[in-house]
Amino acid sequence: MAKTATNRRVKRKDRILDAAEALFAKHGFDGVSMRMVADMAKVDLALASYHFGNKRGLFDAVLLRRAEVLNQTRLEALEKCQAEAGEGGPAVEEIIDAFLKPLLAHGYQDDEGWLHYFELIAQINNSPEWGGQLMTKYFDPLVRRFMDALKQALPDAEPENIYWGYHFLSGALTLTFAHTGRIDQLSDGVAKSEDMVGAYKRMVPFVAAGFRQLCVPDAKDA
Amino acid sequence: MAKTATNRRVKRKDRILDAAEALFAKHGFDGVSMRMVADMAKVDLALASYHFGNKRGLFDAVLLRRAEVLNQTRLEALEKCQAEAGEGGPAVEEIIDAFLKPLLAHGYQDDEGWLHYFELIAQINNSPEWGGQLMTKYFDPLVRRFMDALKQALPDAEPENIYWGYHFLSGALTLTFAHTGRIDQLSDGVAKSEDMVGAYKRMVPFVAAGFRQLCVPDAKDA
DNA sequence: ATTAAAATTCAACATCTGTTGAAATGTCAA
DNA sequence: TTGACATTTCAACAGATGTTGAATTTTAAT
Repeated sequence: MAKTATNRRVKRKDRILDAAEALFAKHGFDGVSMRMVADMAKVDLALASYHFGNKRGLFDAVLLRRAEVLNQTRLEALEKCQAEAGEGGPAVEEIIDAFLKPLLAHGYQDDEGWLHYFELIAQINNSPEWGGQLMTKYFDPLVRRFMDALKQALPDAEPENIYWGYHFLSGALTLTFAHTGRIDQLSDGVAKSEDMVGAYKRMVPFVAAGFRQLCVPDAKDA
Repeated sequence: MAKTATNRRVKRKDRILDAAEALFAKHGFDGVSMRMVADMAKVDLALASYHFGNKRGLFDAVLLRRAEVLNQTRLEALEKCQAEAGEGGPAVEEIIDAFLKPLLAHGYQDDEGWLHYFELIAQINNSPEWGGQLMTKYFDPLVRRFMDALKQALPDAEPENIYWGYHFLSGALTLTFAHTGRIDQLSDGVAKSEDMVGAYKRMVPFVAAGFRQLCVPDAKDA
């Protein structure tokens, strides 16, 4: 019965993580109190501090839990498209696709937790307080591999252009997953922020065309 | 001496706005206390509540102050490039440029307040809590004019593609102004987040090429 | 100088904050 | 059952929170 016991133990810990994930996503780190988390998780107030040390420890645990999964899935997608490509490596579109597709698989419709997680990442990515440090910590090792692939696919581009291109991609991507509902209002319902498939299908050609344009010599000096 | 008196009165009110702007930009609404604002503005705690009603009123006042200026400058830039263009209206690049250039004029180097303001907008734009409501309230009337211009410049594009294109632009733009320092770390200093001119010069062709690609029939169904 | 209004200060409030020891309960092997 | 260890609960703490009513000062016109 060790298994059941372990399960029950982990259940509470994960309920805390799920609640914290949802609340941090909506209100940010400072907009959430330990009592809010405990209430939503239906758990005693002191339990979160016991399991994660303190509020910041809980925050980091929320971030780390899915970052490991996402990085692994993205790495597999990149290696797969590199294996399928010929000697010169995959094209820009294929690299972008390998970067974006895993998000779709995780976040689409069925898994509320992943949607909350992406909302949280969107906020962190755009926070002067957390953005630089945390995004670097959790995602840069993987992102650097994508940068290398892009440099190979665009050998004429200056590296600085590649970095800015990724920066634009990162901003477009995280805002899309922030689910603020703004595009719904701006477009009077023509475009829907829940339509992740539609966003994905447009983001790949949009970003790939942008990257290619950045390789045109002196495009930025026009 | 009415002028000096008025000046001194407004001085304190504006010191509060400046302090709140800087603090909200770094820590978000919930990460800032009225006492932090009062201390930074070197003003009594109760004064901010007196002038702005409550914390939320202060927040709104910070947002409104520069939104009015920015919307006006952007509108002038759009109308100018429309006046200079021929019968068919300005090209995509010119419209994007009219949207981005005012940010450069305001935020570049000299004015700390504008830089704080853009950091704040970046956070709000990506917040599920505030993003949809506040961005719509303060910027959509103007943005709709840019959407109309883009529809005219890209008559073959489905409107939904235009809206998604703007969404990607908005994400890329706000992350660039968030100044998280991440691009510095990712690129090992090759790209610098303070280099707003460099970001601007690359964002225009990047985004314009993306918009054009979204007009290619079935580009999104590739 | 008088006066009324605006601006500013002061002190206090009820409530919420994160954290932590001590006690209680549950788990599981010996 | 015993004993150890992990988990959970309970109660309380010291400090921070937004807001407000009353008192004080400043302003600007009479």
